[in-house]
Amino acid sequence: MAEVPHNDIDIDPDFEPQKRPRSCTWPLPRPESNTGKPDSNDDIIPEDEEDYVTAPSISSSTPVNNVNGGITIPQNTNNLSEHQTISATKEEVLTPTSKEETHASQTHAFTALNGLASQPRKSSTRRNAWGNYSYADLITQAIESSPDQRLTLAQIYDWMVRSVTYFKDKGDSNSSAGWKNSIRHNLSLHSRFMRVHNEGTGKSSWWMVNPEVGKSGKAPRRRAVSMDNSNKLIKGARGRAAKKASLGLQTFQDGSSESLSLSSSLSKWTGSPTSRSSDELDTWTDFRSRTNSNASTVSGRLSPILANPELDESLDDDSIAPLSPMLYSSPSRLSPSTATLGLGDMALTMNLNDGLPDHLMGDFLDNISLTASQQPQGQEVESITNQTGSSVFTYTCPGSSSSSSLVVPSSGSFGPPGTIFLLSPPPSSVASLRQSPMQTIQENHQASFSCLSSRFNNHHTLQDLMNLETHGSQVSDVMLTHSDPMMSQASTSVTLSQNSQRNAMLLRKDPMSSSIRDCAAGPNSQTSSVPGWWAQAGLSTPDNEVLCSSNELSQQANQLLQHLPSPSRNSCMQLGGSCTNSRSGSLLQLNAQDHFPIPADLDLEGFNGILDCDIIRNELMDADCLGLCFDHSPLRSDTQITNNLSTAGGFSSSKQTSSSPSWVPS
DNA sequence: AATTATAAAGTCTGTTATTCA
DNA sequence: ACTGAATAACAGACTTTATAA
Repeated sequence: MAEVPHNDIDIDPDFEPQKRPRSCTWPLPRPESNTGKPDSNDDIIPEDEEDYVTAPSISSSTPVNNVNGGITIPQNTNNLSEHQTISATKEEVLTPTSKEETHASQTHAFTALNGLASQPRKSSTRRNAWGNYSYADLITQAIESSPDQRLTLAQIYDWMVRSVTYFKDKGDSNSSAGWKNSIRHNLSLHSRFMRVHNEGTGKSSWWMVNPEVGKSGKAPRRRAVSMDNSNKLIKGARGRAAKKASLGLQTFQDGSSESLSLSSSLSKWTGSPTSRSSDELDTWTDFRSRTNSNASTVSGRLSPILANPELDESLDDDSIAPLSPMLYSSPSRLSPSTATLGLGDMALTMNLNDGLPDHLMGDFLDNISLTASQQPQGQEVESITNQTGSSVFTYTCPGSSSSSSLVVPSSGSFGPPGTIFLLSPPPSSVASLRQSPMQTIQENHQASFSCLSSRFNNHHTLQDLMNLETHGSQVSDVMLTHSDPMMSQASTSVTLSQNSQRNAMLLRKDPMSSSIRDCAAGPNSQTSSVPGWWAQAGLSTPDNEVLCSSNELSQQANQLLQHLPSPSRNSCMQLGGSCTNSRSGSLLQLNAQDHFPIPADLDLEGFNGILDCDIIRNELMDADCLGLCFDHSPLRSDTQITNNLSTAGGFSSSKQTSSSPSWVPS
């Protein structure tokens, strides 16, 4: 994320105080300070109360983000609109009209907006050089204004520079060191912020706002929190030396107990993090592992969207600045525009990621019409909307009577913003298109391949299956899900554990058809006595490689579907939607048990059992699509899966160092 | 001259501690 | 006592650059 070039001394035209007036709470700069912090001049409160947070990406001059494909992003579909249901004063925050008004509205809006634990700003004067926000507040706002409720450190920097007037001219390296340091410091210090491991190569972690911490009061500082519970072990060992001394212990924990604790803890996290107790949160946030730090990391998660280098580059690209409103907007709020944004984000993401063929996404978007901006919660997604109040949209495919619903969950309720569920499939179609921006690659593979491998014991290789592809009109549904960034692993393991079934995953889109098709099918061969099929499709990967494999697997599954007798196929098209009952479990499942009576004439032998993992592995490798490590055991216990997720991963990235996959591609 | 591998330097990121208001 | 800003020190991860083979 490139910083805004700065060609001048870090002089804030608005504010160059020397000493903090009695009524002013912004800190005095240290005498030796030359890092862009408020410079000393005099004790004058700035007369010019230019808005502190200007959020250029939010300004009315923001271009319309007509992403494409007939999806018109309403102007100012951004932070303004996304928060409008919460507080109209958000706008006031952005465009204060007076000092008093500004501070009042700022305080109110921001507190209301983010549920900040910050105490109301009672002073009418600036608390800091940039306004009444603390660093933590600004960070929170930055994060919450992002579509996915997460930002990298660099993006937070960028947001500061772009959105906070005070920092506008302090983006250069000379003047930014100080406040950037403070940003980092605040991120680390406050338990409000969670660091989510970004497995993108060379990418820094995502920073998210812990929805729970500080919700009902002042957000505790991390240190205070870390002093109890499990961190007692290092309580008395502060400082560098102590830190080093604890390395051994930490290493041990990382290598063993953490996996176990993750496993056990994940089992506790079948629900939304927002519903967790503080103890659980502590437990959860104890899965931290950046360079011996255990302060804030929720490791093992990846956001495929922004972790994608191409997208990151695009984000860094100034030329794409007009898109910033979208990039920083939050579709989490329940507004039509945000839903549209979410879709747009998805489209953008997918396009940028090449995660979805252009024609596919184009068709998809071209054929989407939001016929209901915010319907009552749809029946088909009752399990979701009952808990989340998600927005439901309907999309219709021209030339087809079919329609599906887009479900845009609200933030913090069911999946992070950007989550879109496409449900209510037409009778003749079912599928899922899964967007899980925060799911790790290995998670995807874990969830997909292991499941797939356990589903099918057909004796076809992938190539065989692909060769069987037919070109007739196909129908598929797309389910857009979005795994909780925090809980993608959890959701995976939980899903697996809670449904001792195995998933079939597939994804397919017939380029010749505007409809999306796919249906994954597989016998419920494990435990359920009720014959059932359920499909879980994935389109969530940021990597071409992964998508490649996903497509192949999709095709494979699609071909498997073709093997079904027509009645079965049709039944398969009538999957009912169900969903794991939590934000964390945002991995949506289409459980078709009740809808898929397996016909007696269906020969399950070809599918019953386990698809030799070697087949998939070999085929995938032959396709040169993946750079993965495969766990050798196609079927693992949930504990194993969890452990693998937390350590080596059944399909771990090449970067994984722990554990020892039995097979690693050269 | 081009390629590759390696090391060093620099940068970024993240944590912790301290001081001050 | 607590919060928050400011600052520094430190360390790991990563990137860039220089050098050698």
